[in-house]
Amino acid sequence: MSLQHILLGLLREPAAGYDLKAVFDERISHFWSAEFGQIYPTLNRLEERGLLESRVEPSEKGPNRRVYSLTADGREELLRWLGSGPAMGAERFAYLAQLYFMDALGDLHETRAFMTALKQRLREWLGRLEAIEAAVTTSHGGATEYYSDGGFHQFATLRMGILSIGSKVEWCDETLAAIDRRIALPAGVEATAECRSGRGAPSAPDGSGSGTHVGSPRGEVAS
Amino acid sequence: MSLQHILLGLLREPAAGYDLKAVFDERISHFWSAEFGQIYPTLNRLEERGLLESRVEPSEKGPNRRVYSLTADGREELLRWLGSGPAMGAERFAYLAQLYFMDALGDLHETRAFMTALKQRLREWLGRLEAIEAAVTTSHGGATEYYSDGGFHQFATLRMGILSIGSKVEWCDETLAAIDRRIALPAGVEATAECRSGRGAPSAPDGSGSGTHVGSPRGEVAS
DNA sequence: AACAGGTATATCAATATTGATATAGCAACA
DNA sequence: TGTTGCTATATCAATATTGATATACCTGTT
Repeated sequence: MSLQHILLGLLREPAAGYDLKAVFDERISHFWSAEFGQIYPTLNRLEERGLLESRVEPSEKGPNRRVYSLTADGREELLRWLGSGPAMGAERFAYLAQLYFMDALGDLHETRAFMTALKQRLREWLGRLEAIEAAVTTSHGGATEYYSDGGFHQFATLRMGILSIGSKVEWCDETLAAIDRRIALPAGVEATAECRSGRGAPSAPDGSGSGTHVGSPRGEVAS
Repeated sequence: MSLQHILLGLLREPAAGYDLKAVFDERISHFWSAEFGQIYPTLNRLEERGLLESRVEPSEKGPNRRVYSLTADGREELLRWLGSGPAMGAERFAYLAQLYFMDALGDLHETRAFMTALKQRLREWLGRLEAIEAAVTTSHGGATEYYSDGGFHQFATLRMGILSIGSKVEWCDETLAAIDRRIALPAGVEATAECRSGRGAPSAPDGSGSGTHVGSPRGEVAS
């Protein structure tokens, strides 16, 4: 149900479906995405339900646009949703699903390559978010300031993206370090204490090929 | 496409749809979830495609079960997926969407109550994951050990859940502290330097009602 | 004018997901 | 023995989502 409400929120300023796609891609991709094929039918349904109204306008650069705007009912529904408490849908991470089953590959070097690639992707993503953050913050006495006039809420969502993805990059490091320790174990050794390093462990360079495959993991002992 | 592959991964041990639902709920809910209505049709499709095969068995406690197991093709497809590099689907957070639009409510006390409730939900969730972690780790010299025989990959996914949700709890604290500073500002004051406190800021008690509403945020300055 | 290529706008078919509902067998009890 | 209720098992209808495709207008070129 969230996309419907997100569209209501975005349509506090009237816009056509085409514009909304750009907003998804440029501004809110760190917490939601949507394709045309989903945006247009959803706008139709919201209009049928009386939460939106539309008018057709000529376009500068292409075919006619259907511009949607919020009705009174639509605004009311938006406020109801905002006041209904945090919506806690389950999170989904396809790459964790892959990792979860990766013992099937029987070679920790595969896992290591996977984690290295994942860390790289996450860092790129983090870099994009941090660039946006830099664009909307000013430096002051060496400390970043919480964006302090309009846009507070928007900025807070950006911060969550940055902290959350940052923690995943740290997790990649932690996991890569654990993989390296396991790879280094002589065959047959098991259950040796492998202390996790605390936050910010420096170890584990990212190159994809250190160490040799010696012991292989066995057994199915899920969490 | 991920659910199909997840089912292939889970069916390295033969199981019926009903069993698989329990596995989703009990073991992998921190990165994926699925309902019956999705599991059964997906199993059917996988069987049509020759990646699974099934036989009907009598059940101890209810109607006959259809037990699925992996075919050679299915195992091959699973390995192909595992070797295809990290699958980076967009993340979705309905509660961030709510927060993003919450300036529409025009009262930071609403935002504060929202963040407090969110933090509470996240902490409960974190607690559940940490309980699982405690159950599969042993204590050693005060440090937690990386689970060290079978289950390494499963444990790594659990760690990501813990670190990632933990970072979100910290973000709640950061955001609550920023809200409190803004609430404390006299009306009309704006753009005052509000330095974020570094990692692990202690501030911001969680009670929902401190301070009085004075100034209200204005303007649309998205990220 | 006719065509080629690009951007703007929108729809379609296939698949995924949710939430509600249906059915089957067992157990306990009237 | 019929009924009620419970757990196990599965399906359905509605909605969401993705990826590919279609259609319209503009701009420049033949």
